[in-house]
Amino acid sequence: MGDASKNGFLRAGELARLSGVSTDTLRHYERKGVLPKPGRSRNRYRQYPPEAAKRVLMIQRALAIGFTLDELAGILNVRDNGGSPCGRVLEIAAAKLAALEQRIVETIALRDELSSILDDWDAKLSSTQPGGRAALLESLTGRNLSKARDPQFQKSGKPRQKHRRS
Amino acid sequence: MGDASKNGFLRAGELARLSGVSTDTLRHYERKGVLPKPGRSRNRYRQYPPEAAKRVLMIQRALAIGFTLDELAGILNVRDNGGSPCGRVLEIAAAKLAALEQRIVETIALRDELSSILDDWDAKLSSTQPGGRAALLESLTGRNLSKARDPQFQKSGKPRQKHRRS
DNA sequence: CTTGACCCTGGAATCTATTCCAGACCTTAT
DNA sequence: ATAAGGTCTGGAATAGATTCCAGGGTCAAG
Repeated sequence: MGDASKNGFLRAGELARLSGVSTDTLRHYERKGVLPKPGRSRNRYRQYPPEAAKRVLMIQRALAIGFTLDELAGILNVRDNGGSPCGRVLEIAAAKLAALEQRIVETIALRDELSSILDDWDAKLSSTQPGGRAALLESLTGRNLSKARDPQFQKSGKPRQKHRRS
Repeated sequence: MGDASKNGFLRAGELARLSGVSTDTLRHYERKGVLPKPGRSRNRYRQYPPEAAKRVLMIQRALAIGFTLDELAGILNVRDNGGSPCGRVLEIAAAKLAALEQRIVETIALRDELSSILDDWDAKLSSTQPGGRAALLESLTGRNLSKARDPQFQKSGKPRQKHRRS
């Protein structure tokens, strides 16, 4: 059967397949508060209303844009209670956009950097005895790599290391 | 005093300041095997040779490029023992480059997407009563967002969820 | 001696989305 | 009934680099 409990409701696995995520992920969304807790049938199985599929889809979109499950939870909770967090949504989205822009610039710089490094290396390596050391990594030290660290959003600033209090 | 124990050696804090990382990070690098274990003075304080600064710099560069501490550890260990892992380095670097290229494309697509979404939203919001709901998030559902998920390297493919064995 | 500023250790926490786990129940077809 | 397959739960694991923590030495100046 495809529709679960003969009503128009979906069971976890069905919604999962339908929206391309795992049931674990669905439960996770629920835990995180981005997916409203569905009703339960007598056997305690979740009964998702068909709209849930759209909701999951929206969540995925928002995640792809760069929203965080927690941010989303905050927004959606307000909204599901009749509020209109659109201002907040816009605000966050704008920040995400800015972050993306910056990330693009940094990543491109990194790409160019790495690309040129590889050219160097190819050259060095071909003019080096097989088994010899071309000191590829060393050549990095001299380079003027932009401080762009790549890994996702990294808190900018100098290295902290909080003071001990004891 | 600037030079620690009057010899040309650096203490943890000094190397840290010098290379712009925290002492915790230095210890981490050591644990991970990318920073050779320095000698110790009588008081068991680390004594870093001045070259260590270059090494840390190199590590940072390599990280920025997309190397992983573990990858680096493998490479550097071979190297510090007289080996010449340049082939391997080149191999990894090339892979990183490809990954970067792809990430750039994806991120740009995402940026454009988000940018156009924001245009929509701005319009919608300005034609909505203050305090009213513009249903911004909903509008995501209809969009044809490229499947590009953003978060760093994500294992591609459909949702797994391994079979229970019990 | 006391203070403040470093240093040491090993292990745990952070962040985030997703997955994995074990033990146990429900349902349906054979 | 019995096995297969879906579902339930809460908590732990994953990845990666960095940070935080507590408890405890070391050292120079006041």
